[in-house]
Amino acid sequence: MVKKQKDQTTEQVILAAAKKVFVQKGMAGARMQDIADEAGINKALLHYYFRNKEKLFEVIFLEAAEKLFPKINAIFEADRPLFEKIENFCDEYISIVMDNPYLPLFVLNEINQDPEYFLKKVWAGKAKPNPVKFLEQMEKEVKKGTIKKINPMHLLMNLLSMTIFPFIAKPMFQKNLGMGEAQFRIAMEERKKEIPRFIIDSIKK
Amino acid sequence: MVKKQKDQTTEQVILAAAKKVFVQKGMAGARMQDIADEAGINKALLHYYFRNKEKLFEVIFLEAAEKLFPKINAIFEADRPLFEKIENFCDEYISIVMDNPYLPLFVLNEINQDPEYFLKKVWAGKAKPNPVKFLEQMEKEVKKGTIKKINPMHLLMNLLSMTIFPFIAKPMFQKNLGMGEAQFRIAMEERKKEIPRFIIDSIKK
DNA sequence: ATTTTTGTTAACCATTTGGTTAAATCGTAT
DNA sequence: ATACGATTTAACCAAATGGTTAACAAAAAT
Repeated sequence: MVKKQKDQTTEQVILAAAKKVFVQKGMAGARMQDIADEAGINKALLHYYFRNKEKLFEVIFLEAAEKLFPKINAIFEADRPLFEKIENFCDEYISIVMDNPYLPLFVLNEINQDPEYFLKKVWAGKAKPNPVKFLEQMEKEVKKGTIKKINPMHLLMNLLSMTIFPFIAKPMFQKNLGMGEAQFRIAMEERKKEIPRFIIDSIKK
Repeated sequence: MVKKQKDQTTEQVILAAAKKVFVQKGMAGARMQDIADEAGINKALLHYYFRNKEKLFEVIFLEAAEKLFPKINAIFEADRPLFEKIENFCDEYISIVMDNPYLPLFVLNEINQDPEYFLKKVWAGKAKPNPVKFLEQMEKEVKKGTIKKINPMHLLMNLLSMTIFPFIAKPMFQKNLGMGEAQFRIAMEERKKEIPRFIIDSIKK
């Protein structure tokens, strides 16, 4: 049960409980009763603060999405040398996700189950990622001759894959490689440097 | 609705329908009625063939897992040069997953929601992946001086990430990069060669 | 042909689940 | 104190959902 800290408002307690339950069980698997129990409150109180399950879910989901996507967008927008961008991205993104290791799977799973909802709710007015700048920067570097010829789309996929996937497959990696929580954290910490090195080694001439 | 082809047994029709519904909605979100409708049969008939939802799910889930994991295991076991292993893995694995693009997310998601179930059911008697051989092979190559010094665990994570993640983030990539179904297939087809090249460029001396 | 087994269905049942209501409690301004 | 709005709860409700039953149809065995 989520302990109600002093100065924590009931709404915050509910949100914390809802996040925990939704992220673990997903929209469909989550029970309003579970969330109420987790928050240590009556089920009716949930509906007092958030009209219904859908509304509550939306708050949690959007918060999660807002935590994950803007940072990805930033690697397109930033006005920095390519290699530096890559290094910054890995460092910052892994830091973010390490504090919320289950968010990526949660978000991607819900997107998968209803892509339209996501498209409408998350990328409605917000800045839909625009890869053009990143693409151009790649082209420029290729022409300058600083990096090998590579399809920017694949490079982007590689970068995102190596950064995010280990968190999505976390339980699998842990079970299979016999990693505990601490070892996993260490490994992810290492990847902040490992991934950029791996990428740069691959594309630099 | 799943059309009942001539010579398709009812059980197969049910399994096809169940797979479709389970993979799209997950265990919790799937409704027995949906599966029945999809299969074009009565709901009671589901329980005639498969005692209950859990049993039916187990069949689908295990089938999915069996399709995804043995191939991963093979890259550890195979007795081939490292670079060749990597090339083979990407080629074969992407081929498998292209025929079932939604399986990885489905399986990883369910594992995440109940890792113990997975551990017990899938890796019960079956060959639990054993990374030792792969690790040794890496060490050998490093000592031979054919590749750079790299932590095998990270290399493994990189390989699996780049191969699998694009399918997990498929809707996201499609929406964001404006890819249709065909373009996505083309991109994945490219990755069969792109990923090995990317990796080998990175680690070869 | 008829009995028996297998496959299939409509109707039904019990439980779960999201959501509502009306009463009670708490905090606070008067 | 007391009135009043905000907060919280117990009890309740209707719909959805997994599962069962008993009857019926089709196929196979006798």
